[in-house]
Order: sequence, then structure tokens, then C-alpha cells
Amino acid sequence: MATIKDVAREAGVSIATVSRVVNKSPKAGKASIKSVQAAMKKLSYRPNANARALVSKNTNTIGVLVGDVSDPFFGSIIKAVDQVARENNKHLLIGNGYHDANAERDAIELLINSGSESLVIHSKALSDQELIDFTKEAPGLVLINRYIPEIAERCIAFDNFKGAYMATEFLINNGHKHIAYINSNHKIDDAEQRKAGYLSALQDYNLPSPDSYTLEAEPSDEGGKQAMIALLSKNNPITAVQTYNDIIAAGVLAALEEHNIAVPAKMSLVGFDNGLISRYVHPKLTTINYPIEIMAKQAILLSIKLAKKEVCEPENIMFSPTLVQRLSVSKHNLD
Amino acid sequence: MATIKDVAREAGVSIATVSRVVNKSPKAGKASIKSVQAAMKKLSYRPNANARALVSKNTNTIGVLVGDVSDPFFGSIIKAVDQVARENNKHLLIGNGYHDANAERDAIELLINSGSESLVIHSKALSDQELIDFTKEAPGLVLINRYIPEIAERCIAFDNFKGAYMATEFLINNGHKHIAYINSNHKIDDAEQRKAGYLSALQDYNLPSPDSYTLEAEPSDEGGKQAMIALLSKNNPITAVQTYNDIIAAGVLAALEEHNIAVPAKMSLVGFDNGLISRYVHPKLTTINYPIEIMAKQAILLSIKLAKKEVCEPENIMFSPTLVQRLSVSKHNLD
DNA sequence: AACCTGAATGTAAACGATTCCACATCAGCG
DNA sequence: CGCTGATGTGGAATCGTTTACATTCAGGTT
Repeated sequence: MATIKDVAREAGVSIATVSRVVNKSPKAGKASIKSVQAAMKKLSYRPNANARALVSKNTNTIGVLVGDVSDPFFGSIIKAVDQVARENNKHLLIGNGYHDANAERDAIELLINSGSESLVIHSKALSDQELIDFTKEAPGLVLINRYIPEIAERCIAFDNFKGAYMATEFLINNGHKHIAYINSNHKIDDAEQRKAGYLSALQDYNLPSPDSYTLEAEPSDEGGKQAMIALLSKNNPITAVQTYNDIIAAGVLAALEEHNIAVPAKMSLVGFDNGLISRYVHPKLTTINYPIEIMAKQAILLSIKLAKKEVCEPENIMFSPTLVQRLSVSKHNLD
Repeated sequence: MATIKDVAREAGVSIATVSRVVNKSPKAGKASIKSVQAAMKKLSYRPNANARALVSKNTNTIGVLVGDVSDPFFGSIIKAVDQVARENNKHLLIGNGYHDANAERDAIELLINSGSESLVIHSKALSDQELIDFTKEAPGLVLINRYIPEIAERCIAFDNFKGAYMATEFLINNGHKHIAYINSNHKIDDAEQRKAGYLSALQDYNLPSPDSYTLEAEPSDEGGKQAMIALLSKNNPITAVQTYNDIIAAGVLAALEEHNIAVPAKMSLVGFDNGLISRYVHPKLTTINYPIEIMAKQAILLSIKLAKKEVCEPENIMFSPTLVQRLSVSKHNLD
């Protein structure tokens, strides 16, 4: 691997001059530019990014921590960040947290150690305090999908409570009185908040919310299916189901189809996230839109500003859900 | 940000000793270990990854180039690579190529420059020659989903021709005689090969393959839908459709539903990839399995070996498709 | 008492770039 | 002809590590 010295020797100039040419400094002379470029080409020279980062304290790298890259939800976050990144000529260092505290910590430390000045972190397993500590170490660290009051100006969050409330309210307005909720069994804030939104809506409309109406499932296709089967076996007078997310809803749909229960004729269903699959399942899923790309974009923009130590006037930090109506909900005859 | 010097001063030892403690060298004395660890904690010291990489020529970083992170297909690649990466205590540097030659080149250069010793590259836009050149510069570079004879031992590829052939043959064996094919309009090898497989099967069975039976579409939901609508308007005696991938098939399904053409009763459909959505659409899609996770795993393993300059006996390099039967194909009454 | 061994530590030279500062060159000008 | 200022260049310090090599010192052998 050719270094700057080799190029300098080949071009018959000093390394300082080579550096100037490489960095397009205006101080570089025309003759030098030519000979250096020739030498670079001849030796197929590549500036060593680590050496560069070491002295200039600038890695041109943006760190992103997500739960699991293979999940399209996180894919959307990464893509949004990447788009802003390439506009700023930066690239992405990506870590997976797998919703595990140790993995998340390791990944964040790696990202900080490797000098990413901007960081977009999706952490669900780490404690508030630990994140606050990281925040102090890394000025460009921004939290997405999480709200910690002490560092509110570093958080880009989503109103889960409101989203679930809206979904339930929508079902109620369509005449449903017996509404089940299938939550995620992951112990994260989102799950609690969504459940709270559901319960709160039922309460506000004086509808029953027995324990048997809410259950927990692995947030997956199969988890949703199992939960729905369990729900059906309880023989409740349920006419509508609301789920933690679209994937669970897809599983619910599968269970319903196996039991020959038509959706929405016999059972209405509302998902959450407005993910890819919500448009592909049959019937198309009525769901709650989660504006994750916009949020991610805002997160990375904020992060870049913070990293440059620009003063940031507080921005929109809590994002709101919207209902997207498709075909999985029908009016229930008022009894 | 505290450096190794600060820690050394705080602990009352030399920087060499601190380095030994940090790297768990057996030469570190017990007393030093204790005092250094205390100092590290006190100053919340983080070794600078760039300085480390600079001298040790080892970044603990694996570079991955994909087309678009937000596409679940690439998500699968990344996840598979990440799993092997974490077993080897390495992390991922990710670039998006967006199927654009310049973007791909930039990304690969960045990955090489930042010293990733292992590289898994999914490139569709760059020329064979350019990739061969990169291959020489980066000993740990492995190509996935691409086959270049000159560097066959660095390629992990998939037999697209065979996959498409199998799909067509399956339809033929189910009695279909008029089979359309909706290809991707991206100018990449995969598209050509799959089309060739389709045509070859028709030819082998002496079936018609008029030009009007094959068309091209943007490889998306909407693209598939438009193409199918176009196909229907031609009023061909088609009883089965085969698509470039599952997403296009999903669009086809949507078009068919709008036209009240039942699948598979009136029209059979075969996808390609066995992606996430193939299980969620209605009816569930019969498709060709693309063992991308296994391929990605093999690619990264190979890449790590190459980077270590281990001698590699040639391995399985061309992966084969399999047919996964679900519900979108029915037998056609033999006329 | 002199000598050797081995463990623990420190010194200093890399690694490959950037950049400040000093210096050489030269055109234009009085 | 010498001075000035602009322009391009090179020398050398620096970034934060790792590591080969030298040094020290304790304890065991003769």
C-alpha cells in the first residue's frame, strides 16, 4: 500500500505538497498538482483514513445504532440517515443492539471510540442514566425513539400513547365495544405506552377492558398467530383486535384465515407502524403511521448540528401518529 | 477526551504499561493493572480507535457494500455478515451503492481507505475490470451475487438462470402453456439471466414465447402492478405469470385483484427470492428460494480467511435455487 | 559475594497523515 | 538595483497508539 511518502518521492516533492494536492488546498502550485496526480495514479495511492482521522479529529463517519439491521423498520432509519450522510459526504458505521444491554453498550462504545462525531442511537435496553452518561461524552449523540426528560433536547421521540389511543378510538367510533389488544412481550417503554393508550381510550368511552382482552406475544408473525389462537379459544365476544405492530397483525390475520373468520366482516383489525407489510397483507391493514424516516432525518440533522457545536434552538422533538385507513376495519352493527 | 498519557500520569506509570493493561498483555504487573484500571475509570478513558488502527494496521471493521440498506433483501445480507462479525469481535462499516456506478466506487474506496481488511461487496453497476482491480488492492474483498470468471475464487454467486428455468418448468408441469414473464428493467446480469432461464425452459418444452409475453417493469410494487395491467390489456391467452422478484409479484397480485381475476384459479403466479413478503401476500406466493443469508455468511467467512491470508481451498461458490411451493399456482386444465 | 534469570517497566521509534512556520523565489515597483 | 509582498514549498511537530529493545530489580544459584 503506497503512502504519502512514496507519492512524494515519486513526484519529487515533499509530503506537505502532496497533502495539499490531495486536499485541494489553494496553496498548491500547478506544476506540483500535475506531477503529484500522476504519481498518485501510478502508485494507486489511497490516503489512509485512520491517519487522517487521527490528526484532523474528523472521521467523516456517522455512527448508527439500531436494533437489528435486517428489520425493515430499522432499514428505514438507516436509509434516512444515509441520505443525509451522503449529502454531507459522510459514511455510516452501523451497530446492532439486538435489544440487549451489553450489545448496545459495546456498540455505542465502539462508535464513540472510532471517532464518529455524529451518532444516532436507537437504544431500548440501556438505562436512562447510562444514556445520559454517553450523551455527555459524545456531544453529537442523539437518541431516536426514546424520550429522556433530562436530555430532552437530544431526543427524537414518538407519541406511542397517542397512537394506540387513536387506534382504539377509531375502532370505538366504528361501533366496536369489545376490543382486544395484543401487545409485544418485550419489556420496553413502547409496549407499555401503547397498552396504556389502548386502556385509556376504553376507559374514556366507558368500555370494558377485562384482563382477558389483552395478551402478550413475541413481536413476530408467529407470535401474533399464536396469540390470536389463544384469544379465540377464550371465546370472548370480541369484534375487533388491535396489535402492537403490523407484524403481529399479519400473524393475527393468518390465524383468522385458518379459522375461517373473515376480516373485516367478522373481525376488525388495526395494526401499528404502517410498515411495508401492512400494504401487502390481505386485506390491507388499517394501521397507525409511524413517520420513522422523517424522524430519522431530523435526528441525524440534529446530530450533525450538535457535533459542530452549533447552537440549536429546540425543535420539534415529539412526533405524532396518524391513522391510515385501509381495509381491515368495518363498522360493527350497534347492538 | 482523555488520552493514554493522561491515564499514565494519573496512574503513575508509563504509557507502555497502560497500553499493556488495556490490551491485557500478560506482561502487566498486578499492581499496575489495579492502578491503571482505577485511572481509566476515573478519567473515563477510551482508546482512540484510529490511532490504534494506524499503528496496528487492524481496524476490527468489516466493510459491506449493498444496494440499499432499507431493502429487506440487503438487510438479510447485512444481518448475516453482522452475526459472523460479532463472533469475531468486529463491527460493520456499511455503504450504499444505490445501483449507481459512482456511488459504488466511492463507497468501496471509502471502505478500503478506512482500512477494513474484510470486505463483502454487492456491486451491480461497476464493470468486471474495475472490480478485478479493487480485488487486487484489497486482499479480503469478496463479491456476493456476482460471478467474474477471472476472480472466481472471490465470488459467491447464485444461479439465476436455473432459478428462472425451474419456475417456468414448474408452471409448465402444471399444464400452463401461455406463460408471461415480467422482468426488472434494471440493466443487470440477474435480469438477463432470469429471462434467459425462462425463455430456455419454454424452448425446451416447445412452447410459444412471443415478445408480447415478456415485459419489463420497475422492480417495485407499483412497477409490477403497471406491468400486469399492461399485460392484461394485450388480451393474450395467458394463464400464468412469472416475475423477476416477489415485489413485482405483489404488484401483479394487486392488479389482478383490481381486475377481479382470482389467483390461482384464473391466473397462476410465481415470484422469485422467497423474500419476506412472499409469505404475507394473498395468496401466499409460490416462489424461488434465494439462500441469501447462507451466501452472505459464506462470503464473510471467505473474506475473513482471505484477509488473514490463509490459503483457501476453493469452496462452494455457486449457490442453487429451490422451488418453494405455496398457494399461487394451480393446475391448468389441459386443453 | 558474584552471577544469572526472568518479570515488570520505561524509552523511544514507528504508523501515515495534517499543518504551522520559516524560507526561497520572483514579479512588480519606486 | 534593491525592496516588498505574494506565492509555493519543505521541515518538523503533532495526533494517540503499539511494540521492540533496553533497563531495573528481586531472588535463587553457585
